[in-house]
Amino acid sequence: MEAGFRLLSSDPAASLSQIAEHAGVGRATLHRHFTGREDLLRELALRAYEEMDQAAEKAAEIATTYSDALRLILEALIPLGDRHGFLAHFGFDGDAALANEIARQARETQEMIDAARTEGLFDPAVPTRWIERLIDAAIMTGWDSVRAGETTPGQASSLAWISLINGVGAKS
Amino acid sequence: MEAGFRLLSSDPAASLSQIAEHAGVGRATLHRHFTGREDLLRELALRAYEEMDQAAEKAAEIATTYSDALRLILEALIPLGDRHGFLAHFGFDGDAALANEIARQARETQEMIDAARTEGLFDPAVPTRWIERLIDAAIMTGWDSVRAGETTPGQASSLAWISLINGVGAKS
DNA sequence: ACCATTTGAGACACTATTGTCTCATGCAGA
DNA sequence: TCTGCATGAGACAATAGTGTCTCAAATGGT
Repeated sequence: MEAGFRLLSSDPAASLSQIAEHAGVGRATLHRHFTGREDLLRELALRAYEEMDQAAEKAAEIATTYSDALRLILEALIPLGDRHGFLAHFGFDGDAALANEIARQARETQEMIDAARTEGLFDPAVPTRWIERLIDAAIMTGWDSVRAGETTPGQASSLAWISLINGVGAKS
Repeated sequence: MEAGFRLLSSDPAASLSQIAEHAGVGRATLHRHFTGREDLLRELALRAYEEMDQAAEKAAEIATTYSDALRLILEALIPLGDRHGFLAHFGFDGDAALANEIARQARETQEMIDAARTEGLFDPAVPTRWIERLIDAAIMTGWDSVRAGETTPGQASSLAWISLINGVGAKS
């Protein structure tokens, strides 16, 4: 039922009626499960972050190094764009549990980056926070590229990782 | 008056009342200058793109190479984030003139990228469209970073350019 | 000082969305 | 079959945003 992820990802201004219709249920039923629009958004975001967390964890399992884990996580998250794209269009600042989850994942990402740093993956001169932002940007760029039909998820993952680590400059 | 750029950049859902108040004019006056909300958004977007175009053109004037021009343009656009950030939150698909302007600038960017390519700036294996997306992503990442107070516009520009060309990987 | 134009403020109707409620229908298990 | 429960459909009121209008005040030029 929460596959109404996709509607909000393609049209962030979709009304509850549209969401209900798209989900194949009555609008009243939506209100039976969620207090209101805000609650629905919060719940969807929470589930999206859980899914991302699980996908990341699963991807990291088969990694041999932290650097490899980061690459695999990037690869795992890019295919989720058509379902999680709506996260980019809303500000979820009201909820504590959600803010908590976001902060937790940000912390995990930071730790992963710092761990990969000890493996010599990153330029020591670049701040961790900037790398974190770049990873997010790389994921969203991959999402957009795939959604626009310019690349397959596999191509986008590859381009995103190479761009992140080596940049798009010519090899010296 | 159109300095209400900033309100929509910080709160994309701002109502016309809020915009009018923030601009120090009455709501009725807003309707005297713009047919409606849609018209206002379109006009603001058009002006924003014009400003970006002018800033880019001015930056390119003092460049000696196309590669240098790209770097200077990136540097010139990042400080505009607090005024043009709203562009990321709306879909301007209804208007022909605006779509035209956007397409024109995209074409200019592509030509600039291809020109810089002949100077050996970019890895030939990376598609121009991907580079274009990365530049946009770099600008927005810079915007966010500056807005969050993590970097100055100058630092963000520098980080964005280095990340774009060389990536954030350790120098071999 | 006079006039024309623009403005701010408020009233008003209209719309879309939301949230609540009721009721008949359908389905699953006893 | 009978019962309990969730659902779909629709009615309803409340709200927020929007677009239009009017009128008094102010501004600027003559």
